[in-house]
Amino acid sequence: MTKGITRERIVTAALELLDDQGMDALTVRALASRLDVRAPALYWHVRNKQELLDEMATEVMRRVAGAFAAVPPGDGWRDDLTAYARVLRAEYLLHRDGARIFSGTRITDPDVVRMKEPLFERWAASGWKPADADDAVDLVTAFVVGFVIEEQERRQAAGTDPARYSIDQRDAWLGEGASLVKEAGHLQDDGDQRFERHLGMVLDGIAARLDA
Amino acid sequence: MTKGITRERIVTAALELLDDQGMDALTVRALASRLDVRAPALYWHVRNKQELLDEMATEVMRRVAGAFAAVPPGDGWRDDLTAYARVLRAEYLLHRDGARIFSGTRITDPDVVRMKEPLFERWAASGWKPADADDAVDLVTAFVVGFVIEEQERRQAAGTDPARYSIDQRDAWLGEGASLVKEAGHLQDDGDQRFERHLGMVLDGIAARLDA
DNA sequence: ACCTGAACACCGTTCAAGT
DNA sequence: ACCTGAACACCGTTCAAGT
Repeated sequence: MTKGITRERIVTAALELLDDQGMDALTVRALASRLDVRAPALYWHVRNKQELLDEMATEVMRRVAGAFAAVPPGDGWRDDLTAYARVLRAEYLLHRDGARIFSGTRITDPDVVRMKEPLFERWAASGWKPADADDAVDLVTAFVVGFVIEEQERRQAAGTDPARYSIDQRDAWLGEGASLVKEAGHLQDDGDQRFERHLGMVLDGIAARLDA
Repeated sequence: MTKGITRERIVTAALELLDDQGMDALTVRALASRLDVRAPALYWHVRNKQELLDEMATEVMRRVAGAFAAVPPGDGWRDDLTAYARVLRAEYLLHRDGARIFSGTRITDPDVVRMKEPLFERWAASGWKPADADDAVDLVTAFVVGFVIEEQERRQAAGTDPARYSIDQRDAWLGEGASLVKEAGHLQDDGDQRFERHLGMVLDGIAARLDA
């Protein structure tokens, strides 16, 4: 019952371990211990640690695809891409350093990639060619990845070094002058609001190029 | 002459080691050996490996700031942001996994952050408030980070596993159906062209929101 | 087929001791 | 002030041996 390690159980446990303890604590030994086996046992199911990380990233993207599929189809590409961007960000935010760890990794499951097909079909009806659809998805993905990497770094820094995150401390650290940079720092919003505003700009840019 | 380790020499050597051998080979011992000292010597100059990584990221951003400063001022924000995006991408591309490693890290040198000030001043003349300028820079940065992470992953995958990167192999891997996804894969361009096109969309989006 | 014990060649980091 | 030798508590991975 609790024994009988499988590839899936390993990946699930690895994601839990990452969330609980962080990337540095995600060791083969610790993972094995969480699954009640010794470290070498894992090598029967997984070639090496890199393959484990690829599988973890694929699982995260599978969940993104699943969450997106559960969203009712929107009224055109803009709704669809908005939903996709939100789902992707939400899934990254669920895991420590999720964006940095899981972006740009090799997806091992073709089903995850094939989930783009119905989207591409819908958008074709509104005049987008496959190349356009591909550009749009990749651009939104790149934006979300970059945004969330910065967001998670900021969050973590605020946790470990709250002093550095106070506005006064930052102003002092910046030294004399740089008044516009400081002012921008004072006004900067965080989180959802900022994300939605930036996402809106990206989508405006897509509209400008692809909706002739 | 060759002895007398300094913080800067350590960081420079660390970047060289990363480029030569990759992230996994960037160990404290290997770095020390390259500098002709024993590993513990480095701990006199740097608190720990994380601090070394922060310094490396800061050095990379210092070079970005330097390269950008060498570009003649453009004719408005669009020229400036285009130049910035290109310089940032170029610097990331110089280092293995540069975008993933150096994005979202704590900048340790205030001068690097202060370099935004003259830009913000110029853009103020064309009606941008500091908050607008901040949004624009951060959005372009997020895009470049996400784009180059994907780009470098693709490049590295093509190196280690060229089979997977042939179009036929990918089609076979995707299985039946998914014809639009496959078609997009066939047409996808790489590198500079794709970067410029996507960057153009991001800048269009910024224009749509901020140039009222 | 699936798992363990023992081992190998490493890690990052500390610290007393040297100059 | 700056560096070394030796050590500590770990790593990822391999492999013969067990069931």
